[in-house]
Amino acid sequence: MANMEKEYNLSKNQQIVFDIIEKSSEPVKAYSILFNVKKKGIKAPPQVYRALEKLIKLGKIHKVESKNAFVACKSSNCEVSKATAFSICEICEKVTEIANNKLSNFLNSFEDKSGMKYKKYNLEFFGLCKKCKKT
Amino acid sequence: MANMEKEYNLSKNQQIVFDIIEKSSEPVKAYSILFNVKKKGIKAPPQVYRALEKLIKLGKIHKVESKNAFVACKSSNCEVSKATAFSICEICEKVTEIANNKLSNFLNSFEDKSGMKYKKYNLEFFGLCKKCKKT
DNA sequence: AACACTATGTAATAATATAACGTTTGAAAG
DNA sequence: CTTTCAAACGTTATATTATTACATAGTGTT
Ligand SMILES: [Zn+2]
Ligand SMILES: [Zn+2]
Ligand SMILES: [Zn+2]
Ligand SMILES: [Zn+2]
Repeated sequence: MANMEKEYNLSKNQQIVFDIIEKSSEPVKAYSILFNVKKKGIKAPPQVYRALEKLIKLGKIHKVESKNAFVACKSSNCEVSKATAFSICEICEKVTEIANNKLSNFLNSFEDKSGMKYKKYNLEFFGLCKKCKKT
Repeated sequence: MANMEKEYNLSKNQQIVFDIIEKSSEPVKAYSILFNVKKKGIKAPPQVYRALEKLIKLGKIHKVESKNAFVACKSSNCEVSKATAFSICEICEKVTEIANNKLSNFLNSFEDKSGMKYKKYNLEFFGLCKKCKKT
């Protein structure tokens, strides 16, 4: 029986915002969240943005930068959100978090000649999903 | 003697916007561009955003998504801008385009089980640059 | 000239995000 | 239990980023 565990760590607003994002099958925009939680008493952008910020820190959600939208973490790998990869369909706009060890190993250990040490990355792939490729 | 070649393909506004970005040592924001080109007769956001859009298509600039800012392409690899990678210092905010064959080969040939074929990607690494690591 | 295509100018507005302030809450220490 | 402190909250206003819509002007081709 999945989903028995509640999210006890989250504050009220954080939980409300997280629920919206988790239930959505697609990335959710901040103002779409705001609109949807008006009925729950959240009235102003800062309340949403503060919850988003915290949820990102906790690794429970990620921001899809190219879309200014937010998705729940599916990969349980990234409890602390520091290495994220997404595939984005250019037609239907479906976004999927990529959990691939070869990819994450490669990127986590990547170093270039600049001498910079990377603690964190975000990767967004664009292309056509299976469905959209067929049409 | 570098930079002899002018950008004959670019329209007036495109050239003006490109010059600003190319001369800057850091990513430039759209409204910063707008402010700086007022003296050249560009007065309104759409003029800037249209130029940016075209320059991106041409691969002459890239958008750094996590910063909503634009940089000139340094890598001459990406004439058609479809595979971009940046390193971003979390302290001084310096952004550098990464040109690394191992990285681009790996990402260009990446496939996961989703069956999605990727034509394009954007990767942003975060960390501390050499300078900021020392302090 | 007629056509298609790209680029431009301009006003208005939409969408995304943060600043600033004071108050409340909740856990932990004394 | 009360003091304390940090986190979370509520609210107003504002800043920042981006697009819509529509009219006009240049550019090259047939
Ligand atoms: Zn994740
Ligand atoms: Zn699709
Ligand atoms: Zn480039
Ligand atoms: Zn630095």
